[in-house]
Amino acid sequence: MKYQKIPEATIRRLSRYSRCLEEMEKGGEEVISSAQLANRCMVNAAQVRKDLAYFGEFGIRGVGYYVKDLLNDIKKILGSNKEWRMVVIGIGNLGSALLSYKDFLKQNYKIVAAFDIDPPQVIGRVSEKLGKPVEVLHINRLKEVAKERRIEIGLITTPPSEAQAVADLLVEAEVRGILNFAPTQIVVPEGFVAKDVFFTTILDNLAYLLSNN
Amino acid sequence: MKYQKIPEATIRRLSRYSRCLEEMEKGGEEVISSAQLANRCMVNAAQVRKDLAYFGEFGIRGVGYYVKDLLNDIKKILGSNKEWRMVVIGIGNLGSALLSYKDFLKQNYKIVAAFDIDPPQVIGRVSEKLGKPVEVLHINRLKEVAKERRIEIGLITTPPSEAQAVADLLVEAEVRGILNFAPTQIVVPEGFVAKDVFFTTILDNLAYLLSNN
DNA sequence: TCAATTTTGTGACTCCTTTCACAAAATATG
DNA sequence: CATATTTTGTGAAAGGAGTCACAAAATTGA
Repeated sequence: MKYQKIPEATIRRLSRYSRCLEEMEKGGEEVISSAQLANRCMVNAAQVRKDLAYFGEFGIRGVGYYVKDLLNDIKKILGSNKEWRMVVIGIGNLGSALLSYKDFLKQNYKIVAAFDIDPPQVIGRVSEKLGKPVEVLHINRLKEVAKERRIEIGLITTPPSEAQAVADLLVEAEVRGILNFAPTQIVVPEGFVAKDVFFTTILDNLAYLLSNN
Repeated sequence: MKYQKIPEATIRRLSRYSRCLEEMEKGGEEVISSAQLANRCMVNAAQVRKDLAYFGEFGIRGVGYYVKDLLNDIKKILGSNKEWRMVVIGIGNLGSALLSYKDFLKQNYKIVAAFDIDPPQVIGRVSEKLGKPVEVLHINRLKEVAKERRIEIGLITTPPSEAQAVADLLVEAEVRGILNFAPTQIVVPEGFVAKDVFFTTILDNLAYLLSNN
């Protein structure tokens, strides 16, 4: 896997291929061609092959790809073959929703801790419903618990005013990956990765398309 | 505003500029240069100017842009100057979270209806907390109510198995914009716009970056 | 064994996006 | 009023990403 700059779009598509391959595997398909996969994912077949070519050769000419093997290879590429341990910070509506988001369970992303400040009725509350219950702890224990539970990804679901401060705490706790759902851009130092998920940006996109088509 | 194909990336950035300009406006700034705005949004200054150039001339040479005017112009471009009326379908954890998502209130996106099937304890329940309360109705009233309340955007937060069926209902009800949070790709006919928001895709991205840096 | 068929992997091409660099326009200064 | 300064808008260049088209590899069938 020699180094080369991989387009972010390629990574997003790999994730999509991964999802489709999982469905195909469940459907009992054993071998597929790039054309079939492309069709399923609504992309160009050459695109599929190019995307894979960044990372090696995975198919057999004249045959196609073994679904199971390709799925494994893609997961290895994405780093989604390992279990990622996550923390949610800010247990409001969205935070609670993520705590019991079923799709995470089926995947390799596990929420293993939850934090909030102040509201005493939240602290100590436990997310039931699914998997292991997670107790909500006070934010001042973040650093300690993050280390203890080997947490690698933080999900920020606080109000926007607190998001950067929380990000700073995560950085301090050496949680290297951050997904920020608060509607404000956050900044992290070199070596850390932060992604913002802005619902209103997505809606603005939709609004533009609806207004202009 | 002559026609030309606008890159989706440009639209996404406009949304970002919009957010920054709002903050600047609150901060009392009246005039900014493309360099300042670019800096704030972490993009190139020429990029800002190019993005705007798709839609006209908004600045004054030697001066910059009037924050207030530019913000208005961008909102007009995005179609985010009008109020968009939305419906949420599937009142589980995520659906409930969106119902009380505070950022929508500050913006021009309003949830004006909510639907679910079966669970009798959900139907009729009312989302309190913010803005006008929204009563959860049975899905079989979707078409009727969507017309009545002039709904233009549907948010799908059902389990993945139901997502496509719900999308079909929305299409039937002539709700032209769909945001799908269920982890399965949905398809809509020409003339409709559907966007998928896959949390695990975003996490796969993060996982890739964490694994390879 | 050899030709026909299938499907990958990839170089070349095209198209799209971003960045650069500078003329044009506005303002400020002496 | 002329000159210096600032900052836009944009043509041209550079850089990326996506598509095409075909040789290479594998398989099938006679």
